[in-house]
Amino acid sequence: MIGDILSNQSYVLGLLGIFQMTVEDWLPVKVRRAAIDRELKTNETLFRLGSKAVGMYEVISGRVRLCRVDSTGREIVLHVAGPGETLAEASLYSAEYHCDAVANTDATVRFFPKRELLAAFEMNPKTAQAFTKMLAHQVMRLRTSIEQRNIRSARERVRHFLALNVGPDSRTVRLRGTLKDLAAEIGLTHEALYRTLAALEVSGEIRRKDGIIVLSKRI
Amino acid sequence: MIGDILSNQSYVLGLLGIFQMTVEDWLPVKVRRAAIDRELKTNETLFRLGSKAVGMYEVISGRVRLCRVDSTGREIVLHVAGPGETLAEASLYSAEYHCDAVANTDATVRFFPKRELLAAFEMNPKTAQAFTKMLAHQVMRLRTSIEQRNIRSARERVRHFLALNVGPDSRTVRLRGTLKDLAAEIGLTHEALYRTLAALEVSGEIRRKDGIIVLSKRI
DNA sequence: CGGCGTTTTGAGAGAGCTCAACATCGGTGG
DNA sequence: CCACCGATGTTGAGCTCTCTCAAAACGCCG
Repeated sequence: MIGDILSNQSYVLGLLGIFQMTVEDWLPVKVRRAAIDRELKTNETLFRLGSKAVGMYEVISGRVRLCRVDSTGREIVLHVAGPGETLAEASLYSAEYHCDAVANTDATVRFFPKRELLAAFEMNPKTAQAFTKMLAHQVMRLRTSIEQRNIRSARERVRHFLALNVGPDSRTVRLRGTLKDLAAEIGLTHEALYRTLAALEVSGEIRRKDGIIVLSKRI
Repeated sequence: MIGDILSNQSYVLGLLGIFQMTVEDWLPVKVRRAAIDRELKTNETLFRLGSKAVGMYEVISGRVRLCRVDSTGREIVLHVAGPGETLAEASLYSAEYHCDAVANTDATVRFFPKRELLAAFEMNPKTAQAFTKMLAHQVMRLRTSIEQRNIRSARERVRHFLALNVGPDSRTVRLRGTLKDLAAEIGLTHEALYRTLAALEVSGEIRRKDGIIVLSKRI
């Protein structure tokens, strides 16, 4: 019955074009029972680059960023994960985490031990396949991120971000955090982002209202 | 016997620290038999973004770049694959390719049909696991690429590239193509790369000789 | 009201991009 | 063998644009 409900939900979400595979969709009961929830305060660290990889996390509420610190000591944001997204999936096959995970807001994460997960993959091919599929999508998403970071023009970079984050109506973008967070997420200084948004608004390309940006032209 | 040779080779390469999982290491005979080799001329296209994803490729010889074309018509290089590397692994679970693949040099690629691969994953969990592992490593590598593209300073970007590509002696980098190709690969104009390399050489940080760059200090 | 973080705007400097000219190298054909 | 040609490699000069440092307005919360 639960299966029916889930697949129904997946179906509906799929139709809406906002379907996202969540952990609950494919993780066996056994693994889910082994999960441990943990609360994080804003800016609290979940794990660090180089620390022992003990398992994977799912963000239940709030937002958690994956980041690295470059040679000049500046932090580079690789990704910001929200509810339903997973962290450190790729670390299942590596001894150490390969980036830092820090809470962007107060957040709750669910921890799935590596051992249980790998055992589940051995036992249940469907589970393993779902995981593989998720990784495959991750690879595509990351390629898109590389594309984005390669854009030097702030205006183009913001446009790229907006295009990738419009809602179902193809013109509304709901921002998930502060503009400052967004700036870090797309690899700009916050000043550059403010100026760019202001310029886009003046030119009539977008309109802003608190946490929402509306494109004047549908993409 | 062939297996013995291969695993032996893998063992040796592993010891040398230059081990890289190749398709032959984990792909079942059945799939390998279904493979088709194809020759590519320099700048010949293997597949395009949006075209139907029919399978995965392995580069046998030469180099093939994965790239996208940005809104200004400029080409962005996402990755350059050399012998032993695979292309479009992630597209196994998607209907279309999500970037272009173009030969950087005359090249030979081996094609593995999607159907055969997916069937092999169903049949043989070990195979599926090896594939998943590869994707996981890919994810980590891509994160590193994002980190690199986020660096705006040409000097730092080149340093980052060199650091990631030194050989076993921790100071020699063998370039795989032209400097122009490298510039595209790391997201710089070729002029910027030339100047940066020249500056690094003047400052004594590196020495150059045709296709080789030697760092003065071990990393 | 005071304090803190976000949002905004200003001014200046640095650095990569662009356009341009030229050198270099390998291959081709007369 | 040499001239020619295309592509790579190299250097120069100017421009644009983002970063950086600064300062101030704004909003929220205790």
